Amino acid sequence: MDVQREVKFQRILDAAIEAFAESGFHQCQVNKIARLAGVADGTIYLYFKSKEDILIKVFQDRMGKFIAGMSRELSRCKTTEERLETIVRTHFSYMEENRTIAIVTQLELRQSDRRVRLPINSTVSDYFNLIEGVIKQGIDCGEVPEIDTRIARQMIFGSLDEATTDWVMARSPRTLTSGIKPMLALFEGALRLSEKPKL
Amino acid sequence: MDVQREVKFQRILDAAIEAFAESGFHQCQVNKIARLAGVADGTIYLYFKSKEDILIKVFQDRMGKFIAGMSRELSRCKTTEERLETIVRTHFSYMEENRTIAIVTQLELRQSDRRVRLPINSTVSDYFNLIEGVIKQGIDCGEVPEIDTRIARQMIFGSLDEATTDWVMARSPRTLTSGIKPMLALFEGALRLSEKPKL
Amino acid sequence: MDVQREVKFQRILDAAIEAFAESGFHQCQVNKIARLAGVADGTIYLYFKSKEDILIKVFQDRMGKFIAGMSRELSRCKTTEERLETIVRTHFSYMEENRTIAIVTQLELRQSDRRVRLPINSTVSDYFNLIEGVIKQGIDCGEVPEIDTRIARQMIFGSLDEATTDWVMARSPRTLTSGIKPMLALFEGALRLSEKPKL
Amino acid sequence: MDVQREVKFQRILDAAIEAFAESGFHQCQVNKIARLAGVADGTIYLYFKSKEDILIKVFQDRMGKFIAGMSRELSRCKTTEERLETIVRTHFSYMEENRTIAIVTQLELRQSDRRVRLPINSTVSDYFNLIEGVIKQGIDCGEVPEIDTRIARQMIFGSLDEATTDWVMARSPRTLTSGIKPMLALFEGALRLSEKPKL
DNA sequence: GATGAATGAGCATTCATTCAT
DNA sequence: TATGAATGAATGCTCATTCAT
Repeated sequence: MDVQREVKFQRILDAAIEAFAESGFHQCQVNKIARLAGVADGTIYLYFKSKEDILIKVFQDRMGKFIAGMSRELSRCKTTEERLETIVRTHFSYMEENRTIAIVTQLELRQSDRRVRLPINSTVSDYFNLIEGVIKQGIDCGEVPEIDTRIARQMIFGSLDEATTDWVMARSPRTLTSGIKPMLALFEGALRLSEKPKL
Repeated sequence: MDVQREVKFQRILDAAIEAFAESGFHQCQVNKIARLAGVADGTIYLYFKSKEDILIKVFQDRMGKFIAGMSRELSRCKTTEERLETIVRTHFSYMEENRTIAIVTQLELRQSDRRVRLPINSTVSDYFNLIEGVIKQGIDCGEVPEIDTRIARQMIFGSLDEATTDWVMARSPRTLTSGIKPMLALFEGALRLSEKPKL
Repeated sequence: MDVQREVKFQRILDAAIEAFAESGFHQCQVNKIARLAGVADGTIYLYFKSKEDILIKVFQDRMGKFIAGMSRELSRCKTTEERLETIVRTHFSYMEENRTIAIVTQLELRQSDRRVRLPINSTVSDYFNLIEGVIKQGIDCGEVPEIDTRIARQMIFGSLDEATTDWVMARSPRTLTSGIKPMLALFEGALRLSEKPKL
Repeated sequence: MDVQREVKFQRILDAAIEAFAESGFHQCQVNKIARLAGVADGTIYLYFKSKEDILIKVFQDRMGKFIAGMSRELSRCKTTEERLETIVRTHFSYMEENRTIAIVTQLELRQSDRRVRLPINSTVSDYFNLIEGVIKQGIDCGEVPEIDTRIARQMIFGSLDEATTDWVMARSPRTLTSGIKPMLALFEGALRLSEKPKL
């Protein structure tokens, strides 16, 4: 039954996130993931090609859902301001609510190994496109001046990513979500959203 | 003689940067670094505690010099605008001129291993302090409104970092330095530098 | 129904011969045999105790039939010369006509594993007895001088076996059957068949 | 020092022969060979590419020496009869005196794996050439009739090989060397050595 | 009987590090 | 100091076999 398969797949994914977050990708043994998932070592390989493949699928599955969710929320927004707020809020909230995923995303996934990096990039690109889409839309509406969307996206994603990494690494007392408003203010300034629209 | 020692230390560092950039930190064998540096395997361990220690020292040495250089340049600046421009220009120029170091910095150093991350953080902190210092100075002078310096720093560093990673990974036809001006414009907007100073 | 069982048993045996000949015993996975035989992995174990057991049964079944056939032919022969000719011809012809079986027999079966070697030996012994019987008969009839039948058998079997292995490994352009007459001539000389019987 | 290296190489070879003879190639763990040789596991790999490579080198080294020795002895012989006697005697004596090598040669080396078979074949070919050379010489001298040297070689080698395997497997009470004379008699008959030379 | 998903034992090999020279 | 041969810990993955259905 396909539902059974999906359930077990998710169980292994959950176990892997927990294991990676705790021990780090390289330190973590496949055997540990299996134990956490309550399956035999060999069973892992009925669902994943390799240990690297688990990491890749963790990202594709969780980030895929995250991006889909954000995309849905964005479609309900009217203005660029609302859209930016959605991006920052969704990003920070998701990470804060899913600390283990955040750890994997911000630390474990920054693997130099090409076999991991390449498959992950295509998922990351989806997020990039989402952000760049919001900027383009802003430019088209006249809410945002004609700027380089790629560089604007690098600023937005880079800022969110750096703030998240900071939070993950610092176990900062400050919450991540407390940064939503100030970060948003910076973005609005950068994109000149607060300035009077040109008549 | 201490000069002799420093020369060999730097030779190993150079070899390591080349080796890490080419093969990746995990793939690269200590033996390869030794060969490139023209020393025996064992000699490495007269200069470094471990393979991880090489990575750490690579960062501390090169980033240390980079930060010192930037610090010197910043001390010559008069305005926040000049200082921001110095940060962006120095960051992008340095990375563009030192691609192998950029590869190590942006990809190989993003190791999850705590033994690597922690010692590196203190060097990174120096950079963070530099950036936050510029922001604080701007606030003190009234050039920049009262904002959260930590979040502003996350935005500035995150943006520069992300742009650099993009450039390293994409082997983008666009040069990194071509992004200096547009990125600076975003920062000035974010920090409301272009707005009239409140009287 | 027992016929059904026998049919499936033979189907697995055929699949195994093909699989072993193609991939080699150790390389070949049970799962491949199952696929070739059109049954599930588990079904194999309703017919065979283990992978080794398949190899053993392949040999016992095919060699058993081969030996039975040769035995039948030998019973029709009148002279030692005819009997020797029957042995050489039957051996070479059978192998040439059943190349995959020859591959399994000459290469895959030469496994060092005791669990395989011992059960196979009893089947091989039947062949040895057949050959030694022919020699004894020759001695009894006075066609062959009083020689050590064991050593004579070693010579005859060893020669046929080596020629077959040569042919299997070399994919020699020369056919195996082209060696019947010259090999027979050697055997007749060795057993002094061509010499005048002692009065 | 190169002598040191050769000594350790031979020590590992000796350990491997003992280990293979005792447990069989597949059963035997590299770790066991290392223990017997008194070196660390990793040291094995400074001398051999892989476990298979050990097996190959065992054969090439020991058989190489065996063939060289036989070649030397053969060069001292005057007649084909002497040469045949040398082959049979040397083959049987060597195997009887080196039972563990015989076990490895007759049982463990009959690996179906191509990676093992191919490199071994070239050494075996040397032996084949030696035997075929003796036959050719016999034909040239008129001592042996014009026969197919390849098939004659198959008979000689096959017979010796089979007798050796029999002895190795049977732990026969009969010694291998007791077969020298009867086997030689068969060869002489096969090659018509005992018959009057054609005038 | 037949299935095939699940099991889990088993091991060659690498490579950072050491230390006798 | 420098060397580089030797060390030995450490583990992902395969695949023959089982057993619930």
